[in-house]
Amino acid sequence: MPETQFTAAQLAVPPRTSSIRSPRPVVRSRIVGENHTLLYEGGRNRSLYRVVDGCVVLSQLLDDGRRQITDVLGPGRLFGFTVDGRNIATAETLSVARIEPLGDADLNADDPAIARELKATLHRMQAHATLLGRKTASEKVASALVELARLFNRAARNGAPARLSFHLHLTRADLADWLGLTVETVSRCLNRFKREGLIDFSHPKTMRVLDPERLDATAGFSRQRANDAARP
Amino acid sequence: MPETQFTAAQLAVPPRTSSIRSPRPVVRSRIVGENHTLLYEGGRNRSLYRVVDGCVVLSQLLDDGRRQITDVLGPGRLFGFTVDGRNIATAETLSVARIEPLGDADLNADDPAIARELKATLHRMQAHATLLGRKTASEKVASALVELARLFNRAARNGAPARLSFHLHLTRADLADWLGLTVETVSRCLNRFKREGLIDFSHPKTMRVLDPERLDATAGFSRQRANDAARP
DNA sequence: CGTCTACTTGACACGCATCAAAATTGGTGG
DNA sequence: CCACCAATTTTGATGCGTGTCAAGTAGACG
Repeated sequence: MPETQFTAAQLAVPPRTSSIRSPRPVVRSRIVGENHTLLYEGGRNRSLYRVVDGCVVLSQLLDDGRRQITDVLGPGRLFGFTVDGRNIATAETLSVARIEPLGDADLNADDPAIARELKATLHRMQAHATLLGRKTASEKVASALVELARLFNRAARNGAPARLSFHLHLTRADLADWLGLTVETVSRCLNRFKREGLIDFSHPKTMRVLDPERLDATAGFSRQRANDAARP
Repeated sequence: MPETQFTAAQLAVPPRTSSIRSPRPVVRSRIVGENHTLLYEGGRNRSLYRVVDGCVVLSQLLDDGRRQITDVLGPGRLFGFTVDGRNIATAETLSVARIEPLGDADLNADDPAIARELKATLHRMQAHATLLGRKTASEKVASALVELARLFNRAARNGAPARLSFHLHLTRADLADWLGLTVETVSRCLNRFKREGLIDFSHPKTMRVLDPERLDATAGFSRQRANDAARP
């Protein structure tokens, strides 16, 4: 996995003093890296971040290189939570991303906004566990598309009802590592969906949902939604 | 103290047959149910609980009955977190369990202990996502045994280094739903481990670890541990 | 225009699911 | 204590979905 390493200077953690609640003196949001910039590894980092723009993924590795992407974060989401002062996972950006440091992760423990974010994350993780453990390859890929369309749908700004076109920040390999599949299976599913008229893409990263209802159905979302709270 | 709102209607929908107790005007800690007592369903409940004794599992259902157990909770763990006032998952006890209501889930949002618990839960969920997405059946079952041995190891009380014998609160079906496998595969793995001298059991629920190191190795824990923080 | 990486597509293999049935365990009542 | 029935667990035979291996195509970038 080709990932540009952060230099020591780049990895330097932001000032410990800043807190989420107190207004920060300077705008610290910054543009990070090109594709696949490693932000920190498990256990190495102590700051909380917010994704301002772009896409960040959290992952874990097994001995032999097997990788699991445990979460995909779009604009607004927080990451960098620690347990016993150590980071839970490895974080890296996909494509160009802007992230905003929020200060020491441990100091914010009692912020209600943090608790809310944690619970929302937990919620997503549970839905994803169900996907990983109990869904077929087609359902997994369809679910991922629905999820990513919601995260990265452009045209959410202007009044127009948003043609469901979005930038797939993830590569096929990333998708595979997120969904517990292989690159080939992901590719086959996407192309089958394309043949069947569910989605379309000319460029492999520019997705467009043609038939949202059938895609939702393929994802097997109906009951899970009732089971869940409203998906945020 | 919020009284737990069990109605016959709510309790009448368990995913599997279970004898259900009528609710008692709750005080503090109490003994709940026999096997498989449904505590609440997704979206129905608003209280936080702590597991005092026994075992509680959280799960989600798909349309067609496929079930995923998203977390297995032993003594000390909290559950009942809400997102937008709705519960994240369905909770049920396995075997006899004592749980302790802690009050309205929303009111505790800024308690640092709650944040810590949430982060620990998140941590476990991420490790489990890696298991679900990237481990083989043998690795999954071995991991489960290691995890459950840690949770339910008896003899933790007396000074003795504890023969690794513990009560498997989960049925084979529960294990399967936790690990994303089928009953048959779980059973085959357990019996293979038994033949190979990794574990032993005469009664299907009474497990004993004979060779902790090899079991750990089979679970594929080495690197993941480096990746993780110390496992709590 | 050549090279590199990501993606696609095909042929094949294998791990785990599925189906079926026997063995064991648990619970209940005599 | 034993007889009986339901549920759980085990075991075997077979098949399918997805992984693996391999080759080919398309963009990106010099």
